[in-house]
Amino acid sequence: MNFSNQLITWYNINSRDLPWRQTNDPYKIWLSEIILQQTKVQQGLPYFNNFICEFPTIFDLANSSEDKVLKLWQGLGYYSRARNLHYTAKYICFSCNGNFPQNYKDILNLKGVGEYTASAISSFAFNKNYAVLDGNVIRVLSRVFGIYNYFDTSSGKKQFKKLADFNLPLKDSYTYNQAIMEFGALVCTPKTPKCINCIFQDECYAFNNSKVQILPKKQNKIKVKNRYLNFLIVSIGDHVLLKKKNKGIWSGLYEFPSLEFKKDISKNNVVESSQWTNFFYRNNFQINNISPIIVHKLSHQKLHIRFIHIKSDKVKPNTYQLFKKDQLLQLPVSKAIENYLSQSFI
DNA sequence: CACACGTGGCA
DNA sequence: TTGCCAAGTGT
Repeated sequence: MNFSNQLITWYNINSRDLPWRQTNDPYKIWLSEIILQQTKVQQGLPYFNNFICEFPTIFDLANSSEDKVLKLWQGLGYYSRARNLHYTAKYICFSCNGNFPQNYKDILNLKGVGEYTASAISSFAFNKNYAVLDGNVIRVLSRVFGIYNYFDTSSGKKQFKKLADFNLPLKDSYTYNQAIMEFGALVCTPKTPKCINCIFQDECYAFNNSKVQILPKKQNKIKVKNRYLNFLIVSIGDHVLLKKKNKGIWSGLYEFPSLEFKKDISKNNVVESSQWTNFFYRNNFQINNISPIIVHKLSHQKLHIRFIHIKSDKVKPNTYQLFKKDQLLQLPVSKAIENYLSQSFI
């Protein structure tokens, strides 16, 4: 039995029962694929169910507000996915008469849909022969066939793409695509793969040459930048100051006014900084509480956050909006702010 | 094309 | 504890 058929046989016995595998509805397939980008099934599953419950059809999603979509997405990370999801729902409903594109090229053109997702939708929703190439596929192919090429280079990508296409069976490509990803997620995992019971023990290059730990090879390493943020929770009566971010981290979410510094400076230095003076220019204020520094780690940044509770009677009109405190929980916010609000009184 | 973009789990 | 990495895409 060849590689592809072994995977399909394994899949038919060992696959998980997941909601997006019980439908051909391109909306549900698309939604699941966006949610699962860089995200584990365990983490994405409840979000998928919530979205389908709140937005049973793509029209419900398109007719929603972006803030509501982001609120449902809150906690999942990579929020541009949610903004692109909403944008694309509106595009399909209002510019395509609600017809989900069916050609690979047209699907690839959708915002938030790249090569992987276009192939996945083509295969899972329209039963077309496109091989998916994601982290799971790369890992399985790299180990079984002994591919040393760095997958995050153009030549590496080409080699993996070629191999993925080569292994795609023209019959039942749907099951093969599901199978190789499921196998990568459950057996051929990044760390401590389950080689003991693996169906490819005899032919797996990595297993037979003790290369499981070093394959697949990746070139780029991420460097983490330290940032020192002070969030100002400015209360004015029963209102607080926030704004919707439109660039950088947490774009689309709401955030308190923040003062950023190059270094880890003391709270006294924050209050005496020119940034602080500039923010409160001519306005009365009173500091009620200053939180300890909370460290929030992102993939590319390590944030050192201090929350400063301030009472003020008026504020200089600027880029911030006033929100009633009891409406704060309606707004989409980052995990850092969500965590803080959940254990702190404002 | 290198980098930004979140969060959680795991060794 | 720290670093790696997960059903990637946009710029």
